Amino acid sequence: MFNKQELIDFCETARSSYLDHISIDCVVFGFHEGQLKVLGLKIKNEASWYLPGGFVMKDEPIEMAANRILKERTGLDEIFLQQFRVFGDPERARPHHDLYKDMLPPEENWFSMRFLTIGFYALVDFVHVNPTPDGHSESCTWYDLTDLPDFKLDHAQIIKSALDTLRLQLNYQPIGYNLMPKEFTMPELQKLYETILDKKLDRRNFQRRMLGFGILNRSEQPRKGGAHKAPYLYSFDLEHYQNALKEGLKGGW
Amino acid sequence: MFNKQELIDFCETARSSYLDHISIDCVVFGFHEGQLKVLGLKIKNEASWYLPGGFVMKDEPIEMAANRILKERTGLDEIFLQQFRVFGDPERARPHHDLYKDMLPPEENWFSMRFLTIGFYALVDFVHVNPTPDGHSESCTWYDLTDLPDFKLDHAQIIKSALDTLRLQLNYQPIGYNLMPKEFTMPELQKLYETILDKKLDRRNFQRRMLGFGILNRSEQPRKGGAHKAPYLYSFDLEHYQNALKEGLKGGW
DNA sequence: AGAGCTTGGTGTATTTTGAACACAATAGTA
DNA sequence: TACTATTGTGTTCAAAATACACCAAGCTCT
Repeated sequence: MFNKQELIDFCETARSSYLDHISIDCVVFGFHEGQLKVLGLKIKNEASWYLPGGFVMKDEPIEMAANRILKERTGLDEIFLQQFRVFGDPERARPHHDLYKDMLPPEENWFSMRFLTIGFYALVDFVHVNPTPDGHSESCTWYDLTDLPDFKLDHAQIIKSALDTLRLQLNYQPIGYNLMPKEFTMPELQKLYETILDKKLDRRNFQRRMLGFGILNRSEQPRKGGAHKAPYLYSFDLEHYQNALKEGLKGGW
Repeated sequence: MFNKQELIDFCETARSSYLDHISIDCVVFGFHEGQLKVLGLKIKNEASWYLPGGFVMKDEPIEMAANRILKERTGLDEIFLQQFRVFGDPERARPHHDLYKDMLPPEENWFSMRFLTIGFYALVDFVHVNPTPDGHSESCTWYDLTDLPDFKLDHAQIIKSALDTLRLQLNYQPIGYNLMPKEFTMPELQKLYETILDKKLDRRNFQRRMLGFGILNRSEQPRKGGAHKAPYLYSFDLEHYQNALKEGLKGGW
């Protein structure tokens, strides 16, 4: 939460740089240790969490704005990023407005206006992310999708909507490339699908189907060192992967 | 196109009623005589076409705004309406800005600001629509998707994007209810699917599959009067239809 | 009236796809 | 060297999609 002077300063910057009424919120999905995770910002001295978000500069394409915002929070550039919905309830930021209404009169407070937020979701490789809090957050960290903290405003709803979109996406597009490390085993990839869909898949059928898409390359060398049988390592065939993104896959899960 | 006084008046209304920077454009799909159609507005004395669109009132949910806009153009209320994407290129309305830049200085002209437009698409029953032009349009009429006039700005792109979304939708949701009249024959419904997907489907397999979804009721009486064999009439079982909308269908085309 | 055309409804093989399961291979461990 | 956990591959069976064949009904034309 801002103090009064911070609020005044920010409002001035905002008014000159950003489009009124429009914000962006990003649901950043990562995958680690068999769990689907979401990036969340914890506000200083509060039990309040928010999605990484920001505003659109007056002369900036919205995709570029989302990319800029995410780069600041994750260190990543050129990540998989897709808008999925606008959240436009007039009352959606009401708690936020009330918070500041005694500090600055509405006509001076840029935040007191109504905001529509454009929801983006991002798929990123967990280990490459460097979560970086912004000025009024005490932390930027990963949260298990199954164990989310208290996200404020409509941010919990935004996360749910993003997850629904991701599950649909799975039915007609390949998605692993953005969430998996360069090399991975088939069971690891399967775990990703199972986590997103929240159901068990048959090991053997998954393998056959996945290979059937023709978007995987198998390495010569299996992974060594672990207990039990050494699994093969796979990586995505980027050319075929891109093609599958455009053309779409068949059928669903 | 506005003249100067109209522009001044409109700007005044707009400033007091609407959210800055945000517009809504609607792709209204209808189906008639085996053709998929889109509603377009033709500007007076110009070879320019636009999608029906409008702005969001300061305290109005965006879905309600889209509904209001469509009601004015079609006479229909409570129609199937869904947002599918935000178009946010900073340059998207450039031609529109240039048009008015000599008439009113930018700081007085509400239209000279940057607008993001939220794309909605609607599915409506062709025969129930009463296309109504707005003040600066000379007509509001249906255009064949295969033979579109010269839509300005990025409206052609918006139409294409809506169509892509509709095609995807077809894979996991029933859609006929909103586009067909109350009663229809199976071949008529098939024609709708063929038109949207732009490919031929097998008559018999289509019938079996459609019936398999369990969302159709067959009437006792076949349609009389036409040449050749009298086909059965079907209507949608609204309860099961709504359920299929929520649960989703299996597989794709 | 009835042959012939067109359109609509139903049935039935064939192929493809998906789900379930058995078994072999490999690497570590006791 | 058995034993276990894990991965890779094959095989079977059922369901679904596909492709066709056939029948029924209504109109037209002679």
